[in-house]
Amino acid sequence: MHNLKELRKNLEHFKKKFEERNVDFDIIDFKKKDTLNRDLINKKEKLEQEKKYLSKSKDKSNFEKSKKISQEISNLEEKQTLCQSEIDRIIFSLPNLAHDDVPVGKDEKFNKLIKKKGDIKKFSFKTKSHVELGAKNQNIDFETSIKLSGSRFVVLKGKFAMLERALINFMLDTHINYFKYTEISPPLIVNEEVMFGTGQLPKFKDDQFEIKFDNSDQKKYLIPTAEVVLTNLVRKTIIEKNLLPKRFVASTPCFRKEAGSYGKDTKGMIRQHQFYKVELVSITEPNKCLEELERMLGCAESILEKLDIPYQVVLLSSGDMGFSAEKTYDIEAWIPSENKFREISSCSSCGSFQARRMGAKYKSEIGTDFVGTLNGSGLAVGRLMIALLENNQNEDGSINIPNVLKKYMNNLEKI
RNA sequence: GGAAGAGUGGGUGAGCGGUUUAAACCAGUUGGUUGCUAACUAACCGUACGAGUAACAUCGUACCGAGAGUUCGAAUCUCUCCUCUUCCGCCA
Repeated sequence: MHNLKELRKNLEHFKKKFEERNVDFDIIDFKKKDTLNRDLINKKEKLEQEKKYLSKSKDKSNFEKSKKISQEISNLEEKQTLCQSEIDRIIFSLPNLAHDDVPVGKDEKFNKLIKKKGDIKKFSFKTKSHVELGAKNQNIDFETSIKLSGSRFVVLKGKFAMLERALINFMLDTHINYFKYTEISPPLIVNEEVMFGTGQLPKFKDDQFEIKFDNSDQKKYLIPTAEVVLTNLVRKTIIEKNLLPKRFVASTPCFRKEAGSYGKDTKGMIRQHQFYKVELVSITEPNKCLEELERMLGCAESILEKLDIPYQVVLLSSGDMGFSAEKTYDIEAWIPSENKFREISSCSSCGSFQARRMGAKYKSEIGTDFVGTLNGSGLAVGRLMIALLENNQNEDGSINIPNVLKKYMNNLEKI
């Protein structure tokens, strides 16, 4: 969310920046509503002032007049509330502004390749996809998951289930012990305000799973990513500057409707309604966001390096970034069966965009101001598993377990 | 799920229809005095929105868990909801 005063002052600039993100911002309409709104507020406040004065006088002859004013106030209030909600509807759905070093462009074609790491292995045999590799002994069992839950779910069995758990524990341990993130075990169901805070609501309602609670019209949602809970840990707080940065890590299931992706990645575990993800979140001073973003990217990269999986890092263009981000790096891992790199992590700086929505501030000598927030996958477990299975396969369909994972896999050499 | 009680500024906590402009205390900030690991003292000390300013300053309005209602007037009365505490029940 943007500072309304800033927006008001630099309408043209904002409009241009929104265009970079494929969002049309109607200046004339906004100006009209904003002017009307302020006019209504002014009128209302004048009447309130008068009413206050009359009621203090305790003069009976004024009671009738005071009543009339009350009536007028509630009329104005109704109009103003309506006007306000129209303005809110607009500004709640405006995305963050792309940072200056973000390439401008309407879609992923304008993303910028930053680096490539690791050697893509040349196999002497015909490689299998993770679906084929998992079909053996039904280790990756889509038949059963369809019976249980429908499409875009999966049942993992035996050593494959263990491998998922091993990857989670390996990543958590790395981020906790080596990069000094604080481990969090958060709720997976959150309320509406929390979803608003990180920007999932109101604009992306259709992507979320809403939970129905009995005897309550209060809405709850399954988290689409731990970013939502971890970032909102500082919601409505004022943090002492010397306690920043705060760094949180959690492994949670993530739930997504994947609306609008019908027919996309229908085979295998690439795109699921439910998947595990290890998520990193940093709360910093706003002017240290970009510095922290580089650090976070490094933390996420280190996982792939330790597992020896080839990957590339891409700087997203203005049109390809998520709603709350000002700058985003995607890490893409090599997937042999598709003969291409696939997104396995997304690390974003959100500046103070989310903090403003959450009411998260910090206190320094100068005063209080909104914090900066960052989030990044470190990494998406399902996709990491795909990458690991496919990159480490042998001709007989077995999978070599990388050294760093062995202690999490009962010291197995392969599965 | 049942019963009872409670939600007031960063914290403690008064007020229970109109000089409350939300007391007082603690914490915090800034200055002063004495002094030496502190004490005393004065002022300041919330958030949002609006007006105002180059930016401060300043001014206005609202905010006592949330929302609605009663009233000329609501922190105070009524209703609904939320949260917390205690007890009982159920449960991993």
